[in-house]
Amino acid sequence: MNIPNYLAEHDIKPSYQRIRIFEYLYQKMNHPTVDLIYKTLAPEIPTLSKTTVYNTLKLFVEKGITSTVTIEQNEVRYDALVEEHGHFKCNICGEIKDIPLEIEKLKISSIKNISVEQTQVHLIGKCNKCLTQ
Amino acid sequence: MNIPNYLAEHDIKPSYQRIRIFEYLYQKMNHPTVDLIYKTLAPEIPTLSKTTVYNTLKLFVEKGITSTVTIEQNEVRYDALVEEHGHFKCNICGEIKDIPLEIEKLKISSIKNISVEQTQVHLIGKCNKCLTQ
DNA sequence: AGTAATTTTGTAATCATTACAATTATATAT
DNA sequence: ATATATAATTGTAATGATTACAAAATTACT
Repeated sequence: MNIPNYLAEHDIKPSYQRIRIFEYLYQKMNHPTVDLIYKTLAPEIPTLSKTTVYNTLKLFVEKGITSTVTIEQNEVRYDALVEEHGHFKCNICGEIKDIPLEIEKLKISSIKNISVEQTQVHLIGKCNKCLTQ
Repeated sequence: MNIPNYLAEHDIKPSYQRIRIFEYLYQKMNHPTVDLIYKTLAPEIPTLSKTTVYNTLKLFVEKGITSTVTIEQNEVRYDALVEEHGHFKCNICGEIKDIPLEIEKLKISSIKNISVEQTQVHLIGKCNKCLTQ
């Protein structure tokens, strides 16, 4: 994946900060909060401002190359995977994993005549690692 | 439903404020925010404090008679329906409806050996009313 | 190079929520 | 019934995430 090209294809000028922030999202795939992105990149980009992280993620979401995950209140997380999928959060280690969703299984037959534009599925529990130790 | 008894059965002393707050949740079933509960009840209970609304809802959740719904960041909503179910939010009128969930259909086969304790399903789109006008 | 447009930055403002201590109300024991 | 202990409610201040905004820096265009 050529990140500058990918940004440009989505109508986003590939500034240095934008490239680094998207690179972080895409390589780690760890559903970070704004604060984690900022704390990780700030030592490498000394001038980085948290406002830039907010601005950039907002732009990424508008342009459709990033999605948000809000499982717990008070912490919005970001995901470079934008195809529809679900999330599993381990409430011991805190890790969030992407899970495939068979959306058609979710089709709710009991509400008629609604148009569903977005589907959020969040499972919360204990992951294999935390269960076995 | 006798609310004082219901609270007492769940180990909650039925104070006046608690009764009124649960009554609001249970009768309206409108998935209110703390602010909406406060603004609605404050004129009728002049001494009511927003902290009491927060404290009370926190207690209700701990005791298992209320659940939280976090669809959008920055607004936690509360629901007197605690059996597992999903939510549909209309992004035009903002209304949130409970929807039945066939949870077993959601069983994710691709992640093995996890223990799922909670399932959140949120659909977002346009409701019938907003679609037809 | 010179000007305009865009991006980044830092600070201040906002808003939901929590912490905390004082007051009020309720329950218990005498 | 009164005193005392316990619990609930309240108001204010603190916290923390996010947004608003204007200045500075960078980039694009002529």
